Amino acid sequence: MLKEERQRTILNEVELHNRVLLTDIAEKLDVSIDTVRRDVKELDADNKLRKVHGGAVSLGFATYSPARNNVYALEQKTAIAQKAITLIKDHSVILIDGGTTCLELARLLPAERHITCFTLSLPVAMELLNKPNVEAIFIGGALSKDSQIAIGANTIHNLSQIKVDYAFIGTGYVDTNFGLTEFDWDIVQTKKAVIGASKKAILLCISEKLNSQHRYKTCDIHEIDTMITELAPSHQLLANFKHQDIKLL
Amino acid sequence: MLKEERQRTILNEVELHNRVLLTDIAEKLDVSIDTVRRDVKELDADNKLRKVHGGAVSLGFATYSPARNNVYALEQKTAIAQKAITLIKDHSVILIDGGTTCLELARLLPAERHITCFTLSLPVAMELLNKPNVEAIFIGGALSKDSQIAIGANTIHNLSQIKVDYAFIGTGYVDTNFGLTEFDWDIVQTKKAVIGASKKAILLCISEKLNSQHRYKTCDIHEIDTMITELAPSHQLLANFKHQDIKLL
DNA sequence: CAATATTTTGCTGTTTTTTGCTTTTTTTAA
DNA sequence: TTAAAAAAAGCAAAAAACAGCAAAATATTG
Repeated sequence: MLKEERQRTILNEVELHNRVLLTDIAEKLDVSIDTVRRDVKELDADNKLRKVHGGAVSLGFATYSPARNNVYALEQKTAIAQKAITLIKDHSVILIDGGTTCLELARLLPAERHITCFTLSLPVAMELLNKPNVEAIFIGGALSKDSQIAIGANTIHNLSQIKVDYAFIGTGYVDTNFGLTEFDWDIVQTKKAVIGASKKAILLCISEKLNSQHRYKTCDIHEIDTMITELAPSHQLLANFKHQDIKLL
Repeated sequence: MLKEERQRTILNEVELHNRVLLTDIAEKLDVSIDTVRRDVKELDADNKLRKVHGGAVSLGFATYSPARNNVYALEQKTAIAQKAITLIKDHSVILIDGGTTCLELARLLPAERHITCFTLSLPVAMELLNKPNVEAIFIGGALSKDSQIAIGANTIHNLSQIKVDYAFIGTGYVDTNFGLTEFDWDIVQTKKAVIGASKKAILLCISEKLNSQHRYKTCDIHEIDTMITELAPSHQLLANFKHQDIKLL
């Protein structure tokens, strides 16, 4: 049997069933497992499939890469995510909220970090699937079309059942006097539940949002343990927040 | 024997069987293997076939690339999804499983259809967000990295709380005797719960998977209400299933 | 037609590729 | 943590490819 034939068969099997075991293939094709392993390694190098321990999975299943061309203020959000990552210790249990800043955090999470991570954001969840050492759990519920997160009574109930070490949250608006506010009532209810489900809430927020407010209130500023912006904690713009009972990073 | 005649024979053999061994050709034409090798080398240079170690393969065979939209057997899956859509009525409550065929169903769901749709697949959920008239609800739980769906005890418990009109499910393997089987134990448990959470289970399955099996069993074939393949219900390959207590579409 | 040039073919020895096996290291699961 | 499974590394035998050569077949030319 030609090598090409074998590799074609393997590819076919992988596409068909999404995943295969090397041992199954070896038996089916009547070749040694080493040969199959080498074939799969080649196919992986050619990006025809993805090799995993003990077998192979199809690309459609293993990869998800949304084009993130038009993320507003990506540079700042990346900087914030980098700072946030320093707070995440191995074996901690965290919760990541929705929004582009939190998504950036999920994306930049080091592959070697071992954590348990809850989320109610679909894009964040997709991103977490790429992290080999993250145990990802989705908080189920009705899905909000524009914010791409789970909301509603069921979500809030599910959140009431857990208590994580840290919750990384975003906000639409933040102000020293008015606290965290949002445009949307449902989102506020959900964020309240997120804060309630965590020992400490860490706010990720680009400086442009500082000193702004909207109609529905999520929480007071002192309910936030740490606020992370792209600015140095000593920066002028953060002066107002210095006097609050809140850490800056 | 003329060189041209030989090369014509080689080409024929390759077209017919997609592959050919140099030794076989040499014996068949009663010439030395070097001659065959030189012939094949020439044909390769003329782009009539592709020379590989030990033989040759046809061009169509060699240029196979799964990168064509990354979905295996997309055409068949689209056909299946189209049929499945005819079963979905306005104001019904449905559940969509994971897998590429189910994802295709979600993708092709008409924008004007008003339904409530549960799912435990992240890609399906993402797709449903684009449907203005679909109320999407994600069944939460631990996320499986390979299959991109929620699995585990929490997921199964959440599923036990609902009863939808139709569940559209996929399967790794299906056989008239062994029923629906899977590669993965956790997936089987989840699929069982999905079937339990629906009044009727509708199986979406490309014909290539018919009469195949693996080690863990999801359910018997008669627990499926309707099976949809890309073939006409009268097709030869479905003869076995005709005698089962199952509708074909 | 004959002499010569060119192409084709098979053979030889050498190099490269492929494959299965063994041992060691790494990963995974209990 | 330990035990089992899988991956990696190295090795050797077998198969295939390659390069060069010479004989045979074919074509060319005067």
